[in-house]
Amino acid sequence: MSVVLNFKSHLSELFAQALREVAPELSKNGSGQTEILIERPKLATHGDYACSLAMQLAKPLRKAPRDIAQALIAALPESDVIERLEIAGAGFINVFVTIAAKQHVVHGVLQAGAGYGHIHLGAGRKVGVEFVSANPTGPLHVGHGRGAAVGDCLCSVLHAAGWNVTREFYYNDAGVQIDNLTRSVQLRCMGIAPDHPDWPEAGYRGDYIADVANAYLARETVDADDQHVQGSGDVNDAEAIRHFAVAYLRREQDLDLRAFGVNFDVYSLESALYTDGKVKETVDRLIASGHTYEQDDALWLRTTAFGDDKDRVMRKSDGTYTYFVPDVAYHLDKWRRGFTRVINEQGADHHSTITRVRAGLQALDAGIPQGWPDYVLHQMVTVLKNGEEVKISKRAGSYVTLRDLIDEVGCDATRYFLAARHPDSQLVFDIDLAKSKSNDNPVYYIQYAHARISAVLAQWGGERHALLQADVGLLDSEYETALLQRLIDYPQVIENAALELAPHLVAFYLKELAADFHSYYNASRFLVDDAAVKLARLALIAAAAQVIHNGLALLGVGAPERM
RNA sequence: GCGCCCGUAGCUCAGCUGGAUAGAGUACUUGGCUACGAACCAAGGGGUCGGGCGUUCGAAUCGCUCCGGGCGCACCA
Repeated sequence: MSVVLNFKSHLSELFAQALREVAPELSKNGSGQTEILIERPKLATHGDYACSLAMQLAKPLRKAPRDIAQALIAALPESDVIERLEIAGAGFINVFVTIAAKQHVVHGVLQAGAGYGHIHLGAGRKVGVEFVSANPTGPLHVGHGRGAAVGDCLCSVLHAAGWNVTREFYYNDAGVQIDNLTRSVQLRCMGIAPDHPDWPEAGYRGDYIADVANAYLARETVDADDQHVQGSGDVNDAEAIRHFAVAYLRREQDLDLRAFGVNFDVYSLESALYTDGKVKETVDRLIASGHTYEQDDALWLRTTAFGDDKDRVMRKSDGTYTYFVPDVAYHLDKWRRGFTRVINEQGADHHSTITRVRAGLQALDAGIPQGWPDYVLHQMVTVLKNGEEVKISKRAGSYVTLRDLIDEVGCDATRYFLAARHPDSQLVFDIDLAKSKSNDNPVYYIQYAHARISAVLAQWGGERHALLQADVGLLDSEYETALLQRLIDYPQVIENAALELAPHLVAFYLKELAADFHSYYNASRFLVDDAAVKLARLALIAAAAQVIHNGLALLGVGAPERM
């Protein structure tokens, strides 16, 4: 017999069959589009799963929900999984799953190992995820950290859900901001500091600018990507300064990201879009499309024809392009690289680019679907230090860098903290709390569960292979059934997180899994005299440890054996 | 003024495509280490889900509106 572990889809199929019998005209095979929703009730007394189909059918069938429920149950095919069925409340059908069916999950997890939780939702399709994409004009700050944590975790979740994921970073290494950077470094080289009356309004004021200037003057060599850039020390050579400063800051960002455990598959440079003609090609295509016009010595794109609230300048009156043009060229390039799905993870302060980029892509008339690409926007991070909000301003040089957080709070806790919230909600990062009372951080609670299990298994000292022989039929206490059900839920969590592009769901799931384990731990002994009971319990907690390990891996957080 | 996001326990936050009595953590009160790690567990109090109207058998969830907060509204990125 085949082992069913995905109870939700199994039950969904059973009810679909029942529906075809009870009300064929409303089933999916008929003209109807009735969705079969199987949910997990909050209360254990309401069963393991519940179906509200009868209530949905009440109106179209003009019958009482409870009567429909009765008919559905009568028409439901037999299944080993179902212990019993109940009609409750207004017409819920509550399903109680047999303990035997749940117990299978232990061997399922142990056999699948790191593969438990991998599903086929993505069916191997390509998805390109762009995240962080910070300008090389300064160190990465907390906001970038959130983007890095959310983006990287999202990629891991999508990978687990069966997508072929490419992580991508886009460098805006051209344009006005880089000019400002260059000028700022040059002034520093000449001994002019931000408090000087000649310091430009748009100049960068952070101390790191002085570091860059000193390195340039000292003719240091910077290794960034595949190139080695040496500072010439020539204060008047703006081009050399620009080249050096960008390389210097890119290296700093790369080091920070590496320390944060985030790695990219592809780095794209804005400057390359100019040098290899992709910007020009995009402009030409847009002009040819007939959606552009000249006004006030500038070239405009009629983005209002594609939902934007005002038209956008493409080529400024000074002859240079706005950032928007290479952005469109860049996305056209992504499309051509075969990414029928692209997700851009960015800070919400850039949300206005969404309509613009999509409009530009539509204007190209390149067969790109409306609404492409997808976006995940994370809201702003507020940093609290000494109970006061730290204002972050790159130009003023007021900073909470990602590096600071990693050094002071630790990589695991920082990643967890930044990824464990819905991207849509604003995040308050209390540095003092995270630093001084780091034990309060839920990441330790989860890691502790893993370490505890490791300690018990080490004390047992047996071969991991032996656990596969465990008689899981002995697992039937309330703590054990709760843990079994939690392990069964894991693939569903991956699916939801992937569908909703909401990696924080994994973090919350892990907290609940850890809680189930800790309760079990305090209520039961594992290393008991009865060999069969001992093996069964160890198999269960080993499975729990495996799922904690798998889930933490998605978050980029370690699962230590000791702490 | 226009657009996007948010408003849930004192605080930090969950709540899956609308479902049954709204949940965690923290803080507070109490109890549990001569048992595999107490970075843990158990119990208790704490709520007009910002307000109102609407759709629905059923709304924290969907729609409208008002209030409050954040972020955008450049020939910057």
